[in-house]
Amino acid sequence: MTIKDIARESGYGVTTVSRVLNNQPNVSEEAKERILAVVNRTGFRLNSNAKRLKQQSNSGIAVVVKGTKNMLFSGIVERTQRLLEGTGYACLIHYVDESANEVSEAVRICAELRPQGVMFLGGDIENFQRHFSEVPVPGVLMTGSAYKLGFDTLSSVTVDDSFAAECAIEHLLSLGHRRIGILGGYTDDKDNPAGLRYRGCLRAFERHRVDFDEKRQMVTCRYSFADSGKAMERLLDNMPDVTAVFATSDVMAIGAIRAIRDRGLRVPEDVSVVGFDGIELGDFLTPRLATVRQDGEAIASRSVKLLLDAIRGGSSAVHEIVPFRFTPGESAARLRA
Amino acid sequence: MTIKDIARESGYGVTTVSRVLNNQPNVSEEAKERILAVVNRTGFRLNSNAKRLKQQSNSGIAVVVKGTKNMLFSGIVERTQRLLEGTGYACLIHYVDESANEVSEAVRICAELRPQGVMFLGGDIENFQRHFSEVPVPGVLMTGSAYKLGFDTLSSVTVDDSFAAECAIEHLLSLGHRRIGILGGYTDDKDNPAGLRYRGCLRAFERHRVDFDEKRQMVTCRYSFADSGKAMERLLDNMPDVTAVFATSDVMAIGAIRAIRDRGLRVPEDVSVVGFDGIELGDFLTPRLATVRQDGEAIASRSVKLLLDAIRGGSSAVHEIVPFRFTPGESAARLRA
DNA sequence: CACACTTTTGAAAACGTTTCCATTCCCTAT
DNA sequence: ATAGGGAATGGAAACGTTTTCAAAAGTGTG
Repeated sequence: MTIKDIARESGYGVTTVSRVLNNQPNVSEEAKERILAVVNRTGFRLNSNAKRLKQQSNSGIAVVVKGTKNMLFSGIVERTQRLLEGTGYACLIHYVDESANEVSEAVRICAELRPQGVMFLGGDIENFQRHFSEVPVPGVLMTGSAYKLGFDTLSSVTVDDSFAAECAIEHLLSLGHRRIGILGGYTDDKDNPAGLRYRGCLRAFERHRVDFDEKRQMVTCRYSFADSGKAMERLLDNMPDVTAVFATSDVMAIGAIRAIRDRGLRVPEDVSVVGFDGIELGDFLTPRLATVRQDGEAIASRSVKLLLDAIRGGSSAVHEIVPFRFTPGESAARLRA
Repeated sequence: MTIKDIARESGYGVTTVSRVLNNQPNVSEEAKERILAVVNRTGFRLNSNAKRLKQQSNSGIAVVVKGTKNMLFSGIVERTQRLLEGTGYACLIHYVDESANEVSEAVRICAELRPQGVMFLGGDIENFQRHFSEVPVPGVLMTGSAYKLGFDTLSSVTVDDSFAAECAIEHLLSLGHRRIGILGGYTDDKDNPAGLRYRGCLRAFERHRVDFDEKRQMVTCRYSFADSGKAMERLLDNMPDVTAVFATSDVMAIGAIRAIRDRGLRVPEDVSVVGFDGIELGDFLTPRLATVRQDGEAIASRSVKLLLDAIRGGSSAVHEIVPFRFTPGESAARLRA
């Protein structure tokens, strides 16, 4: 069942059928009607491979996601997919390993699928530095700034990670905490969210003239319950007098709370915990998680908008900051004398 | 940059180049070497659209997932993707709305993408009954049994939902609970996991001659923290003397625990809670969640195996049961006098 | 050296679209 | 009446592969 069959059945030529099926102008009402009748009757659908071959592109947008377990990301992926549904672009989701180089993967995906654009969820600035120039289509980095990279086809949408982290620390300081531990991502590259958040923390400490010993008070870990639990144990070993912890993601915060309790300490009575991300789950935990809420919906919708603009208009890269909101929660309480 | 360019550059014909690129026999070592040299130098990749057009198929497997927030599913999706990586089949992930008809979606996807097979995650038996005959390729239903449907191209892999639920209830009964509430999915179709689990519960009650009033003790809800919280509130209204709750998924259990605590009750001292699924998160909560642990990894690997067998061998449908393991946890405790 | 057989090779025909271009038709303004 | 112009239509050439088929080049064997 091909377009030729439809042409024959309807008494028109393939060109006209193609036009009808693609909503192109210069087709009479009658032709449209008769052709659509046949199409509906037979349930015919264009062969997308032939279509793409001819059009030299997969009219889709690749979404490269680092890790499947990130609950903030699941929401963003879902929202992105929903937003793309109306546009005629297909949403091609690719999960890559957390340790993988997502940009190289994107290069591979582009070579294979020829999407119109690429969205990155959870990217590492350094990988972009090295490989993004090989990505032949516009891209958007979500939850991370590509401002300093200066590629004119790579936009980005993110919260102000540094300031958001600063607010989280400010909150703990305002509650009287002075011995604060940090559970963070790898900060080798200072312009990654992890690095930015860490710098925000340092700024808050400096402003309030609170001593902070990186070696003792900062532990890095991966984005996982188990790994952050282990990291928290190290942190407790390093500073047994810790009274508050800032975990740079909610998932880490949850792992940390588990580890704190396994030491026989209470949250928040003995140790306060603040997370980052604002996943829905946080409000269902006991204690409810104090966290920095990112608006995943806004991140998704702005990113999609930026990418579509870039695809259609060929406009240059835009770097957007979306608002965050610090949400106090039961997990962070005033320091007790 | 096409295969013709490679042919010209290497001094061979397109046929030979095609053979080399597809690892086909009857190519001299020299040809292979010289052609690969050019390919590597230029970074050439076959145009997959042309390839698929010619081969009349997208050598990929569509994975249709109901809902993005299901943490058990995320693990299965990840595992499935990983397993597919080695096989040469692409993993085409499609999230559909929880209220959508996933089988109709699959029909649409097949028409458009022509995958070699379809995997369903979180399917509804009734949807299959009505539309699966239109799916032109083999399928596997994951976490649900298609045994009774009798399609010979639809396999399935699942735990024994009914028995697993029975075990969960048995556990609560053995702890002395008699006034047990159930938080479940919609059970209109009795052969869906939700229905099967419910029937398992009823069997346990009957065996132990424990009264059970469906109207009062059973509340249905969607797979979400918030909705299950609301459902739990209704359940508490219906039976203020409830001492234990079986939530037919961990996510529901988490929502339920929140609602119970918001009433000023404690878990497990006042109300015990048992979940279902065994998501990693459960062990990081306080109290640790008692749950029925499904082996997502096994479900993924068996499903992939079955589907690939069906694609390659054209073998008939297989319905597999994978083991589950009831995991006692702090959230379910002995009834206190 | 001729013969059959196997391996290696390439020309050309698909695959199902889109799109360029040419054609036909009908209307309007001269 | 006739030229000019727009709208509707279709023929045929792409798009970049795979695959069929036939030919050429080796490789033993009698």
